[in-house]
Amino acid sequence: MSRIEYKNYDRFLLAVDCIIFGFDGNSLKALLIKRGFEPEKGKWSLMGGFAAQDESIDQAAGRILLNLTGLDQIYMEQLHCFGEVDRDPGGRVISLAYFALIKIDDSDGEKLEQHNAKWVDLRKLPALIFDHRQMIRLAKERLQQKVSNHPIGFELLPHKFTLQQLQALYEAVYETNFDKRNFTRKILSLGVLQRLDEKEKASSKKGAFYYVFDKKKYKRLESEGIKFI
Amino acid sequence: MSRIEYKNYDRFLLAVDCIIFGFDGNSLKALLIKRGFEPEKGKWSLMGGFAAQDESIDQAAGRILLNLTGLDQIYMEQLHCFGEVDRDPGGRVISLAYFALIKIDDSDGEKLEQHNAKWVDLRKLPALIFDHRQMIRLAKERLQQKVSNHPIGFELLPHKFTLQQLQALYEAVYETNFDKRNFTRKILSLGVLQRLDEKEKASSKKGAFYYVFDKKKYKRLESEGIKFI
DNA sequence: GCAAAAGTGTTGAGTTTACACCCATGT
DNA sequence: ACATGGGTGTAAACTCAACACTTTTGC
Repeated sequence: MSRIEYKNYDRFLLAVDCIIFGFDGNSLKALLIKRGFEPEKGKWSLMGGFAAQDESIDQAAGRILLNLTGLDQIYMEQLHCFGEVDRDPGGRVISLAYFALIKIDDSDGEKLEQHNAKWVDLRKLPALIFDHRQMIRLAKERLQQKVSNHPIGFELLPHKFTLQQLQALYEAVYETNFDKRNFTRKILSLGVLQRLDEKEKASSKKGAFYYVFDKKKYKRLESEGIKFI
Repeated sequence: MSRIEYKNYDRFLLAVDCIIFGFDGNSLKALLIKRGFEPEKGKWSLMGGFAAQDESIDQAAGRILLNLTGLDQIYMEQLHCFGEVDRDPGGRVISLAYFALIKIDDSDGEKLEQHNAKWVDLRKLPALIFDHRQMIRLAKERLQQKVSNHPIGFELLPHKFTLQQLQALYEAVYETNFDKRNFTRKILSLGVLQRLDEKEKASSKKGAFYYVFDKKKYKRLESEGIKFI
């Protein structure tokens, strides 16, 4: 049981890169940074960092996300491990990609500025270093899958939201349009939304009801992975 | 662009563990080995090995699978990276789990014996080292997902097979039973099966037609991830 | 009073499920 | 001739997609 059993094998640098999604009411965005060190300093990149011996990889991912956004305990999921030999010109680095869903308004603006971070429309990505574009593409596919049978879309919306905002989110994720009546009926039939008495009046004269999200019913559905859309 | 940029970060041993699924006509099986080295020597384990600097992680996974089964170019997919600090008492080892689907009869019996490998019914798993049981559970969930919208179930069957064998496979994967008529109709309606003139006569007097698998149509469906079951 | 977004039902098409009997053949 | 697994059709329930008008209210 000693720690010398495996001494003759190669060791690797282990990076964690975070695909951080947000939704601004219109389009789906990813949080990108201007890379602050070589190689590829100054280029657009995902937020990342290296894992350390004394933390689990999930902890490393959480640390890196906290570092950039100031946010803790947010939805985060391992996406894929990227391990091509030459993926990083700076060395043999294995990258673990994680994707996270955050509410744009919750993030810490100062921290974002410190890292030169910017929310970028997923349909208008700039050139990115290494295989980061591929990571984002894969994350987006995973998000689509996930959203279709888990209620994680709610992670991207403010606490209270209108049906129109929710629909806009789903439309952004799938890059398509839904029929308002069908969408409303389907979502409400799941019974995970709770209507408030309050209305959002900014975007219409009549005003649209706010909804929140019934955590108990949500949890029940989440386990069996109900079909959402 | 030099290779010294990252020198101050921790380095990790990177294991690759393979969840190898097979189907014997009745039940879904995983290929396990009796571990040949410390720690936990002699215990049941997944087949694994360490990644090397000069290979990609996918290559490492392929190498390890080839090593055990003698098989090349088989269906294999990265599952998840396991990175808890204390997952391996022999050291800080990050494990990349891959899952593979093979036809049991294709594998090299001698090689399997050399590794003390055994096909084990998924419903009757022995105690396994480390987090390997969790890996298998996750792989099984992924297999269910995958099989539902990709025609990968065929990877587990012999080249030609009867509808009954195919149904038995799906039933094993989902641990449920399907109605024969509904199953047949649905599968045939996809148009990826081609009926041969030949019949399998071993298990019935009338004989059941063999089918093979139309690769062209399969490829077309695979891309969009058609709904199978 | 009118512009602008909110809210709300129905119908037809297609899909899914449940269900049972005859067929071909080796013995 | 009979036992065994192979092969096939139909009807009811349900789900999904398409479609348009009335309501509210700030200006």
